[in-house]
Amino acid sequence: MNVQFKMENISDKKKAIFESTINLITENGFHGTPMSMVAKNAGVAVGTIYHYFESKNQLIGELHAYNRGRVVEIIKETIGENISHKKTFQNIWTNLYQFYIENTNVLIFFEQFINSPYNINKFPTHFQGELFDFFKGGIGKGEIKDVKPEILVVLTLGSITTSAKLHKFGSIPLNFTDQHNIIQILWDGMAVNKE
Amino acid sequence: MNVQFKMENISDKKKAIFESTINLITENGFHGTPMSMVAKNAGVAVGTIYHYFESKNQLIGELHAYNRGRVVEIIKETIGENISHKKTFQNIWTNLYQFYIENTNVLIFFEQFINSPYNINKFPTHFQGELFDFFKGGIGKGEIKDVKPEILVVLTLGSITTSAKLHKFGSIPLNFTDQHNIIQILWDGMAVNKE
Amino acid sequence: MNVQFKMENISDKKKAIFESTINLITENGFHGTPMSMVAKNAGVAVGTIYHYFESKNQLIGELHAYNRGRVVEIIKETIGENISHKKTFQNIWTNLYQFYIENTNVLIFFEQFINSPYNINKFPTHFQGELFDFFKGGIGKGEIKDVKPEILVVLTLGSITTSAKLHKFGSIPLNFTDQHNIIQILWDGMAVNKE
Amino acid sequence: MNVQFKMENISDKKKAIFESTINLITENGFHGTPMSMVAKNAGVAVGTIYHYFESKNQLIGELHAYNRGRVVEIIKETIGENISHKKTFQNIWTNLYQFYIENTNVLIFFEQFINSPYNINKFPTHFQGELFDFFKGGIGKGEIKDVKPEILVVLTLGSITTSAKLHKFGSIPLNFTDQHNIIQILWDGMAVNKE
DNA sequence: GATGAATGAGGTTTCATTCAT
DNA sequence: AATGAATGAAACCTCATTCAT
Repeated sequence: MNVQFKMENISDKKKAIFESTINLITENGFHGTPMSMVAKNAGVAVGTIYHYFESKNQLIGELHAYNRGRVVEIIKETIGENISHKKTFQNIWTNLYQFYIENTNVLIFFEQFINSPYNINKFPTHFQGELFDFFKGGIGKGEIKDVKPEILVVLTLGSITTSAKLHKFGSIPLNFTDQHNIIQILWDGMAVNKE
Repeated sequence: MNVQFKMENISDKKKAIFESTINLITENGFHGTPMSMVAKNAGVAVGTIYHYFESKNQLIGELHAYNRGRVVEIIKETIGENISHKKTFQNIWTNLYQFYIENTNVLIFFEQFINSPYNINKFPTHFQGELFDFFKGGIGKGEIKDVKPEILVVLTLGSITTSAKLHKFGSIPLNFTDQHNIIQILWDGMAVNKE
Repeated sequence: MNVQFKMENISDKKKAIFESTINLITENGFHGTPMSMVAKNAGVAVGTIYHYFESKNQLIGELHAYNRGRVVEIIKETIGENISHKKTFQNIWTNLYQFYIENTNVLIFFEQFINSPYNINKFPTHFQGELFDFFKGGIGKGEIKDVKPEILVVLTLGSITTSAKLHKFGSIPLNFTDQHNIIQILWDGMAVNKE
Repeated sequence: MNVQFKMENISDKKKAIFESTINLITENGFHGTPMSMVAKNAGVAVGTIYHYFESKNQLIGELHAYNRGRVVEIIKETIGENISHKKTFQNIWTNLYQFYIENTNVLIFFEQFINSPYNINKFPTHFQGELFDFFKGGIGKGEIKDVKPEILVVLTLGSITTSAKLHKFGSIPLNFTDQHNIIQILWDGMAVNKE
């Protein structure tokens, strides 16, 4: 597996720093989160952070890599289940959505990170590859309309992230039926109408 | 009309400051854009910015309000055309998409703004209202599936913004056919199948 | 007479600027009183102040000179009345005290001015000369104890200014009897006990 | 004892900052003393000041509290000696006067502080309480004239501070005899004439 | 005379980073 | 490994002064 690293291998201090950093950055933004605040929140001294991370840049970069890995892992595992395309699509949507409403700070962090001086690559290509291949396969088997796979990735990810933000910040949460409806609409639009 | 304010009524200096600010923030982020940089880029002295805006906070707030107004205006005008729901939906998608690929900095600015300490309201409800009513109308007339209108807003906005970012930052741009396909997929999924 | 200038000869604008300046400085201090604030409070434009005064330094300097003149005038007039030393002393105390409780901002302004970079001469010698001569005369005539006249000046001015501040800022105001008592105590101490 | 804090318990850096601040402010005023100047004079970096004090406001506030404490201490100790009222009065006058001519910068600092935006309470009530009680006691025992104790406080403090300033800034210093004369005059005026 | 937009030096404060302990 | 006092560049913002109108 090419996952960058697992939390299990990380020291408690480093874990606490990671946790503090993403929470504080999500709350206050990069600029609103000085290293001293991270240190205090993580219960360590400022200097200690610099034992584990070369710089603030690096800390944020590693935090990003770690969470990117979590999402990629979810997609991979879901796709790897080898069931029907429709069912797999449903699972991808549900699993990612579930992850993002349980970890909204990760989603917020991603969006802040993408357009920040901390990021070098501008587009969140990190989990496009897997989805891309999945949709390409579906098109190849004639189950999904013959359009650019990128389009399908866009529709899927765009709806998941926007829904998760709606769930978190909107006035009404999306219930099970709502999620089902979204998936249905997308699949109805993407799938080849067989009869 | 209740548009906040028009660029025509704004002094040249203020316009230059606005323009510089959104470009620089899109490029470097809020933190990476000191007032001195805005001033230099706009060809004015730092003090001049403070003649027009109380603080960096206020400058960014007004910039947001102004651009939010532009987007709302597009949606309103498109919806106001009073044509079939399908055609209106196509136009909304195309017009917003067109606006965002021509003004990607506005899109990036919005995403940076939403999750920043500069923002007070967390969710971008600013152009939900108009779209919401449009979809509700379509559901009422039996042309659109009977689901929560929020879902349709999410699908629409999520696909537009993600597509615009793909177009800007992705390896391949979306052509006319691709746009058409996305719209088709969404409408196929959302519309009530009449026959 | 060597009074610097009279208010009568001053234009309305200049008068308004003077009035605003002393009030605002008394309230907010020199640093807390920008020229823009003076302008606004006086109902004139910033540039207008610079028609009447070369700089903030000069404005404050003239303000000081003007008010110093007012106090000197009071002392001179009181001393010029040519009555008994005791009565003159009483009048000096009462008149100055009266002036300072009616114009506490002048007193506050003096104290702020004395120890400020705006002041060149450190000690408030401006009204020492007249009082000095008065006490010297009293000593010469054997009515006042033979001590350094400076001492008597100190006792007089120190009690007046401290009383005026007590009256303004203290919890209880000094009534007529209190004033009388202070004057009595001072004169009892200073006067030669004749019998 | 309820003394606020002692210099002994303060770090060397903080001490140096305190010392620099009072000297520079006395010389140049609040506005004429930027933090960079304090830092340079104290031999520390600007940031270091902010390690010890939250802001310039707080630095000045603490400086005031510390020096107020010194003066209160002198008065308390002098009054606590439990000797005759006359002798105590003489000691108070002499000790405070001595303190102020040895620490004129403290006196100047007080006067600048009192009428500054840094001060919240306008009147220097800080050492009124102790003196007030002392005089009240004297009146109760029939040794001092029955007038408002505030009056006696005013006469005492007014003469001490004005004398100290005369000594520092006047053309001629006040010698031992002069001090004695002032005390004599005040006591003659205040004391009940017993025979 | 009068205005107030424009300037930019300089003020207060923050914060990533270092290093002696 | 861990600490946190110390640093100083750089951020935001103010304000005395100028000058075209």
